[in-house]
Amino acid sequence: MIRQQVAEWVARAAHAARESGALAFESLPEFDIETPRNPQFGDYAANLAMALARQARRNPREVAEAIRQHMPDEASAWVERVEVAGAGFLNFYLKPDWAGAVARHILQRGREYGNLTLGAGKRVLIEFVSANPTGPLTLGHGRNAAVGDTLARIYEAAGYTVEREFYINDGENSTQIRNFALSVLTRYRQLLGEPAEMPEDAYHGEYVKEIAQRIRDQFGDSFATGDPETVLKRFEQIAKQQMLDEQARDLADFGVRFDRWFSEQSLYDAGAVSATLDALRARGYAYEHEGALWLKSTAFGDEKDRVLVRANGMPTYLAADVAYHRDKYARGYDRMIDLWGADHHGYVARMKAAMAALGYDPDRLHILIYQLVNLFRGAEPVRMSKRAGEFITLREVIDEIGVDALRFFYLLRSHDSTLDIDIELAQEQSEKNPVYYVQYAHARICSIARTAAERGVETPDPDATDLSVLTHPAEHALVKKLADLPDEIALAVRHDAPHRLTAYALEVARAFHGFYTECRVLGAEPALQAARLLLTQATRLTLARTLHLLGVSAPERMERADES
RNA sequence: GCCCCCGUAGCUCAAUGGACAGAGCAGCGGCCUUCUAAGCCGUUGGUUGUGGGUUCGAAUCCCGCCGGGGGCGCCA
Repeated sequence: MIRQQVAEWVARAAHAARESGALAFESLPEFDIETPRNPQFGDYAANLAMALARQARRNPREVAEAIRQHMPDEASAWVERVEVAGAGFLNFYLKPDWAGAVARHILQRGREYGNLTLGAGKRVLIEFVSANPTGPLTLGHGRNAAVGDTLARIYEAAGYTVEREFYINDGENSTQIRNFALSVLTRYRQLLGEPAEMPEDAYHGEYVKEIAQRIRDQFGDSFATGDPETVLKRFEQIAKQQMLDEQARDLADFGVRFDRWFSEQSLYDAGAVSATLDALRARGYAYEHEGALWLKSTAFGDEKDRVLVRANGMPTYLAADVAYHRDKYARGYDRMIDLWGADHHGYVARMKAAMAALGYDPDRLHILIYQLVNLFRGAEPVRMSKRAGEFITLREVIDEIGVDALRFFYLLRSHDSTLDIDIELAQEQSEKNPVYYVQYAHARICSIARTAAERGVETPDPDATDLSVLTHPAEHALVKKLADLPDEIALAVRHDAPHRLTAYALEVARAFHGFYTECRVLGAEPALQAARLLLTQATRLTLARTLHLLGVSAPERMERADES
């Protein structure tokens, strides 16, 4: 919030300098308002002069000095002084009472604090998870869900209108759905005592047996006879639906809800796939070769052309996916985000090529690739799941370490980094565990409020309390962190980087713990106590808001389980 | 062979192209009669894999090389 204000003053000063003839430039280049690492360089610093030096044909320090001398008068309300330093930085030193002004601003905005108008109501579609309905959600899907959902929350906070969508790969004629149904059917027959053998490429997890068992419980042996093709079709539907329901339950328990579950099959039913193929043909980017229909993706930078319809007449996954994304474009979003695992990165080029082939701007589609997740128990890698066989399910990890810890750990690293999660660490109720560090700060604030109430201390009125008494360095450090929330949200959106918010949460918690140790709230002299109580409330609002964006709870109390 | 991600302190990782590269953990030394010690303070620890380039300024951008992970199907 302060940052934007400072940026505006600097820009106005530069223009004023040009009008007075002190500076010459065509147009203002982009510049940043930074927080210097070293406090001796002030509270905020602008790098405009260096960026402008070439255009202005002057050395950066002279440019900075020209800007400094044209700083608008109203800046002096908050700014004590501006200095030119280093290579040409403009360093801003704030007046001591800015801290009170920031705290009051946060209290006034309350739960709205951090909300931006950056998005201006632009519509964003975030498609994520989109797991195949042939098995439970995995550890990797969990990362997808956590990143996608938090990204959605951040975009919402930034003022975008967001839709969350899950694409269901439920094409009835697809190989995977057939194999899955065949696997369930085989298990079902085995339950009935028939000597059925699992097909090639079968799904071997225990969950397949569970589904077969449930079908048997519900329908008895009524599928033992009958037309095999009809039975198989029925199994496709039942098994797929059961898997989907389970995935939806897992996601709901993980705090993730979708606005729309988009069925691949619905595209076939509506004729959207064949319409898309027609469109590609009409535009000259689909052609027949060796009995198959190909997408001429090389025309748009892909390394080779891709099959849309196989020689046997069956459309590939790609055909439906192109139709799906065509549908997204037709819905008119300003931005579309897909969240894909690293194992799908090879599909980015062909999808973008397909969109270009259809005449759409491929840059409106942002495909975010996240790297793999490894699970450890201490130093030991965990690879297998009892229930699912070759992969670890999201449900198992939620059961072991809880939603809060898991979501936090998923968002601790950039999506560009492979992620190692240590179950033992995530379960540990100790200083090693960053989740508790943040939540503990929130619980401590609540504890202060409780104790204040017990002692009959009245809740101060933010508008009637003098906050200029907040002058301790620890108070200033805390307020400055709190003031960063809007900027952090803006940066997280700009870089599609939800993990910034976990880092921010940790920084706010650190600043608060420091304040807590240095500055006594209850028992301070009355005016200071009132101001500090309000500062803790502003901190609580900021922390709660940040945790909410991460999908992590903000507990009002935390009791450490006694280790005997 | 081609494509994507990563390489930063002993370990796990931060760092919108900015000033002296920061945290946590581990190590060492301190701090609880007062709002929760799941906390705080101090301290040790670095040629940002490597060689070039762009820039006023590079961990960050570009090129080469080395190392680790992932992907290259008429599967999804």
